[in-house]
Amino acid sequence: MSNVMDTLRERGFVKQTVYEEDLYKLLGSESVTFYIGFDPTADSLHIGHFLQLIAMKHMQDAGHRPIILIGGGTAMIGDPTGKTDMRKMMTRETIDYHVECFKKQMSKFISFEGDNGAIIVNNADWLTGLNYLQFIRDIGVHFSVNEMLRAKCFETRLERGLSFLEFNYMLMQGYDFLKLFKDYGCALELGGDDQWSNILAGANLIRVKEKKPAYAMTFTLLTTSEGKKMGKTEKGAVWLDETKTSPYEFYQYWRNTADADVEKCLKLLTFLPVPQIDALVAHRDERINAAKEVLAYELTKIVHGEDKAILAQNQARAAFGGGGELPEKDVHCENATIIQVLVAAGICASNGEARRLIQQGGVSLNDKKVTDINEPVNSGDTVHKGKKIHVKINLV
RNA sequence: GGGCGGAUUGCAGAGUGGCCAAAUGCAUCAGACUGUAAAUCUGACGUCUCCGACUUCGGUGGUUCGAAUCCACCUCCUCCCA
Repeated sequence: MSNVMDTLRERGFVKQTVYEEDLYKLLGSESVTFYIGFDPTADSLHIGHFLQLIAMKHMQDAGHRPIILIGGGTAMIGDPTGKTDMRKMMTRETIDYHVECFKKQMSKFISFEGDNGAIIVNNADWLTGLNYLQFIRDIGVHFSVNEMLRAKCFETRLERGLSFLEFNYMLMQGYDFLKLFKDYGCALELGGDDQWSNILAGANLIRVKEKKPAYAMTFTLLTTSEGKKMGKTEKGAVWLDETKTSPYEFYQYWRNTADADVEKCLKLLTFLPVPQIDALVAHRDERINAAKEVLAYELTKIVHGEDKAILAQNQARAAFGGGGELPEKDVHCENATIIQVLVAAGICASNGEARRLIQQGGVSLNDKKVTDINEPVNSGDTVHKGKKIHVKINLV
């Protein structure tokens, strides 16, 4: 079998590993069971999760068996990594609901059939029933507080306050890995690079307790060339759930990727062959727009399916080049004026904002700049906000 | 448990009786320039029936003609001592 590590390296996934040589040999010689953890903190997956799933897919395609661990138990603690504040505690019901949502979305990318079909586990199943005394004697004894305090992931929290509850997170995650190692022979944990300390904790725990090799590998975090986390917009995260982020918005997000990030995104988030990607990003002038279209299309296709990807692409081309169908929006309001429509359609957050936009010349109706804040809108009219937002209004 | 310092508009962070809808930076939005990019410049950035009015500065009361600013109590948090 071809070695998936080569693929992951070539596409720029790999950030840190332990025992890299051994791991490489292992991945090249047999089917390895590995796991990636997901925190069910929201009712939809977002782009950060997506990167993990793509990596998981590469692994699965290479013959390895994925375990998707949903952190239903650890979510009750809250991962303090990189957070400045303590996370709100969620109820068991909320978490269970999120778990269901995740399962649905994941089944689009990952195969659950066949010899190396993925399995989903929820760490609530074994964490909730833990006996405290037994746990700290069996597991806690192997953790050095000195080492933990030195871990980068607690750095910001040590300045602002870290509760003992959250301090335990690392032990929980380490225990997860041990548990999966024993139950499923899982020997490798993958995750984002911010999880390095937590992942390492588990791999070390297995090596100490079971005296057997366990591996850890982290992936590059998806950040923009400016170092910011990708997948954030003014509205919040870019979600995979189409009711939270429409396929058109999703498409547009990627269509507007910065030049410097296109290559990275194509390699990390699509399955296009690397030589093809290299060809796409060969030019650093306006020709890179072709690469952005491919990126947006490919991603939308993976997440929302081919039909919706084509539709989104047509809508985008219509909005920026003319022709084709624009996205439509049903709006309910009487005696519709431009201000009311802007707010009702969710384009502006308040009347004041709509008024301001018009006064600043940022709104057009059917390609004509709006100067009167009371300009009437008819069904079928197209409202434009700035250069990027174009919506056909259906009054209902 | 004791002591100190805090809680301000998305975030960070000024403001310590009227000149405060509240400095500044970041983020965001629009305009110009462009390639649906970046950088840069300009403007906006609580709500409304918008040249005026109304509601905000952890919560509840109080002092005052007037409070984000003073007082009391409460809630939460950092730090120091245990």
